Amino acid sequence: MTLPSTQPRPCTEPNCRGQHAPAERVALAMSLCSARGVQLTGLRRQVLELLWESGRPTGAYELIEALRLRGSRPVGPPTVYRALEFLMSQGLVSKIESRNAYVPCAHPERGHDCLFFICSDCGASAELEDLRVEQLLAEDAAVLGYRVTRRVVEVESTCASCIAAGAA
Amino acid sequence: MTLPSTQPRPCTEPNCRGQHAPAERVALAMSLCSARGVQLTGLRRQVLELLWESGRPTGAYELIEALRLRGSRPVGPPTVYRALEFLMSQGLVSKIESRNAYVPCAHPERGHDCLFFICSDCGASAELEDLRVEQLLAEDAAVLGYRVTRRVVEVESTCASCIAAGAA
DNA sequence: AATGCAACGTTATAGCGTTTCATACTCAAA
DNA sequence: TTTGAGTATGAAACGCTATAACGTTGCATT
Repeated sequence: MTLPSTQPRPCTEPNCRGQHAPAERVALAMSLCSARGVQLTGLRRQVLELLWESGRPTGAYELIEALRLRGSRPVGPPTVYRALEFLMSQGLVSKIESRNAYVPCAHPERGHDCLFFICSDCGASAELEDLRVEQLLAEDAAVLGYRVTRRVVEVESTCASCIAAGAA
Repeated sequence: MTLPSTQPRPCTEPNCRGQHAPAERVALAMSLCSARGVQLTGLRRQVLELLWESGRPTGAYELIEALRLRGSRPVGPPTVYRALEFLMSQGLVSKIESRNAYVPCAHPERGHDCLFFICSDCGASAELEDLRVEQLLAEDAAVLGYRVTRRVVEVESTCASCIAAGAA
């Protein structure tokens, strides 16, 4: 069995953040939703913005608080969960299962469940696409007779800067 | 970069269950704990037994209920969570993050975080060891400058018998 | 106006996990 | 054998995460 030769490709390059500010990410999401005939409403847009601005996996109740602080009138848990559900259905957001938290997704036009690397120290997360891993998991599933519907790959790690800080 | 040639190896072969009944699994765990100088107490042993008997990822509160039914005097959440924490620290149990549930681990003597395949229909789970996946994740982490501390790989799937049942 | 539909609001509650503090057991040293 | 340290368990209350159930708003269509 040969592996796909594709190399892993970061969905969010560390240096990519400045070039694609939250506002730009949201603009992309809006055009994408418009093209798909679904509505990125005010609330949904705000939630997505907050996630891009946060820079780390963020919980639903943190989002509720952030919305309140931002001045929009207070919303209950179901409201935020519905917004998150919509955003996930459009590939704009992923849930980090090991943290009960949510991250914005850099490339909603691709259908993948990406790999996530999460720093145990500072909470920063990086999103990566690796077709080789997807391929292997599909193979393993096939051996077991299973058909894959969704992948959860979350690698708890220590990020470079926290390693450096710890070694100091 | 070359991959390890090792093929994936199931930790719990489907047909392996009869040969290694829960009691046998627990006996193995006891000798392992004894060798490590840690105590597999009555409560911890019962929790492990229940997980082996369950055959699918089982929640903490289900375990509390199962313990009650089994006749041992009722325990509170912290008690069960402490037992689970101990069992996880010894590699005897893993948490399925995407389900907030726990499964017994077939090969506690190996240090791995295994891969889990979970059937969305019937809830059955299979545990697999695949060094190739571990290798790729380590590589990807290295590219990002991250150091891996724990892997969460949970593949939501449909199992063979549920595929067959659905096709009928 | 009447209808239908998608999104959102509100209350309550289910489910998962932790904090806190008290109690009991185990085992070794005095 | 007692004392004391370390480890394991018990019990009440609480906090966080998520959903159920039901109602409302707003807008488009007829």
